[in-house]
Amino acid sequence: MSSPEFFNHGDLVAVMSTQPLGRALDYKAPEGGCRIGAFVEVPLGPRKVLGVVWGPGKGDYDLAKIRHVIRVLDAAPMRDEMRSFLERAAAYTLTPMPAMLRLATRAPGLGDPPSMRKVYRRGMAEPNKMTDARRRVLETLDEYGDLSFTLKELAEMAGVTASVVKGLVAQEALREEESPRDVPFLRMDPELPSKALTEDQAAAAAAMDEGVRSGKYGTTLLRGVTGSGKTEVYLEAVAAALRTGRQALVLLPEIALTEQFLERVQERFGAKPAEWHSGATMTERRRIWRMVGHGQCQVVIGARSALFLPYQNLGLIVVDEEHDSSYKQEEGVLYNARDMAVLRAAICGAQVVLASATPSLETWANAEAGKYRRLDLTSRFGPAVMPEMGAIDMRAEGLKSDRWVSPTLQAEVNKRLERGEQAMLFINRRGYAPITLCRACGHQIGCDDCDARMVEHRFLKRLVCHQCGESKPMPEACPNCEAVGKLAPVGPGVERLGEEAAAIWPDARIATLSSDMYGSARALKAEIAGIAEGAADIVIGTQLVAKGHNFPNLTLVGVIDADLGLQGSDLRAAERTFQLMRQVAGRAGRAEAPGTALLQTYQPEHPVIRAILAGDEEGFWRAEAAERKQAGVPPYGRMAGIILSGPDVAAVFEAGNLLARQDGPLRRIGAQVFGPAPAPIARVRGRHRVRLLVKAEKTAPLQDALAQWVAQVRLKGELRLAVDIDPQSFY
DNA sequence: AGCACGCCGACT
DNA sequence: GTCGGCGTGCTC
Repeated sequence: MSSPEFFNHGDLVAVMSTQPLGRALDYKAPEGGCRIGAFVEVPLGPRKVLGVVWGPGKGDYDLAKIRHVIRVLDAAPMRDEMRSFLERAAAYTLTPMPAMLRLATRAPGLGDPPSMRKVYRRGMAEPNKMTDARRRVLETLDEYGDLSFTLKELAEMAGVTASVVKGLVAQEALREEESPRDVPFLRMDPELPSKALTEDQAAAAAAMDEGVRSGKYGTTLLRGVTGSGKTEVYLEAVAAALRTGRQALVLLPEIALTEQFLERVQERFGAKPAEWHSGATMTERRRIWRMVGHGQCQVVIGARSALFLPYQNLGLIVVDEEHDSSYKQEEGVLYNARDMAVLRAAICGAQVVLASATPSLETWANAEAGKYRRLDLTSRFGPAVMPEMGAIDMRAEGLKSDRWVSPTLQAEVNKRLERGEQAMLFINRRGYAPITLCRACGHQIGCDDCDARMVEHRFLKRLVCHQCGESKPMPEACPNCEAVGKLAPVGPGVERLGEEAAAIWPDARIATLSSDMYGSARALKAEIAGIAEGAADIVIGTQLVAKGHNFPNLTLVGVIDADLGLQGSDLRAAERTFQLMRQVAGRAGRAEAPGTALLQTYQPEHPVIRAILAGDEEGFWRAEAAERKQAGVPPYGRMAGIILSGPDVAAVFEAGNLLARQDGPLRRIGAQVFGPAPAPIARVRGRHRVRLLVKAEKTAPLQDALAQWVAQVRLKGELRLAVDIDPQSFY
């Protein structure tokens, strides 16, 4: 049964709103009618809310109470494909439909008519008196042919003040016109020359080109180490999409969305792509949202939420660094952008490229099982080879406490300094010291609202909670025993490592990079660009430096603590350590100078460390896969986390116990429940958190069972329940 | 989400 | 007697 495309005035339509109602409500179509997918404004109680015409009305509500749609908004209607995507994503993640819809309507000014602005172009008349300033304005316009500019643009380009332009308008030498503020993006040209591709890059590009031209769904794992030319290859897939007249989306971890990357895209296609990220202004967002919907924006480079833009004709989604944990949204709507990209592509017949040097085990397993095609890039770009890898056994280094750079690593850095090359020290901890301990009473300073220790940030002169972001000044006296001058930093952070490096190498130029040390993303980008050009001898950084930035003169990477994350109970701990270490190591030796990566570790014989050192990726994945299969956990089994939270511990636990007892719906599908147990961070922002874990077989209908199970309990008051399908972190 | 309705404690 | 706390329910 197909639903009608158009509804006439007075017909019943079901409208899904962004208000948390959980279902569509019936309305009467407005005068002039409305089509399915139309963005509309509807009355809800005393308010006017945003909604989307979801289908024909159900007609199960008192006809006399049904109100009319107020108006149809001036925006391209939501396509069928987008509605099914949102519905299936909502069903998969157990997210209420309105919350899902909100992700797709995050366009400021959706309800406004397209906003206009005044632009100026050459008029018919000549000015009565020709002055220098006037000539410059007219010449500027002539130079650009028939283009028009805003007052500010024109005045700036001609080097005159606004009043000169106004004067020319008064004499009709210039015409003033209204033009839409949201202008189309410049056309991208896929036929511009690409970089020369090596043999295996060309083969991979050809395979992808063929996939894109098929016009069908398909997913490809594109594996290649840093510098193997992954980007060049998938940009050829983007070119293929452009040639077939379809749009392309490149998803990047937010942190990797750099100017460097955007320039590469611009270089390849001759125009700037749309850039969708958390820092984008309202104006930019509105323009991208509208132009994407009208097909007047061909390539979007964005963070995970770019997946919910209203593409008119999406033919390709690239998920770069697909293993990156930041693709998993951990607050609000819990979804994994990588998985949702595959879902969206399957619905609209697009190709997906999952690119990574160190794929997630899920993706690796899907490729093994033949669900994804796998393309490996083996040769490295140019003369550089993979870095030489080595471990520094910290048990043999005899390092003093409060020292983190081993003598061996120090000597290696010295060699680079002598040769005029760059060295990088990597530590995955922000701040100065992770623990602030009172030497008098043993008290550790924690966050008032969370069960987490506060991290000293000496640069900010504050203690910061990495859980909730709360901060306070460093106290003089211990908050517990009031002893003065007894508080001591324990353990290293990136700032402290910077301090140690400055003491070891007083004459070296040292740059410490941490996201909180720069006022703006732009300042940080500028700093990184400067370092890439040689403004520092030693770079000290966190995660931030591991992603996307290219340092051509970097030949040594020292990982301060390779053991971080290896010991947790988290099922992905080994995988994450493996990926991060490989990724950081890959930073070394990109250009002519060969690189070395050294891992400081207390457990050099640990299988993960050994796999990293041997560069035996397949071996690592096979071993990890075997263990997960044995344990029946993802990707060979299914898991879901349930987090209950509320201000009152007892009430939260009571709800958790009740849920655990009523596990009928789960038992019916053979799933097990573990918990309730205090979540690893048992209190966040003053709310106590309790976690239950559900484990099921790969083929079990987990979502249905979970929905039934959770529906049994009615949450009172401040209690909240969040279902996390395929939990990524276990925190 | 908002907002109204409604059922129990401390005020003029 | 009433003002107001916020628990419960409704919005087409």
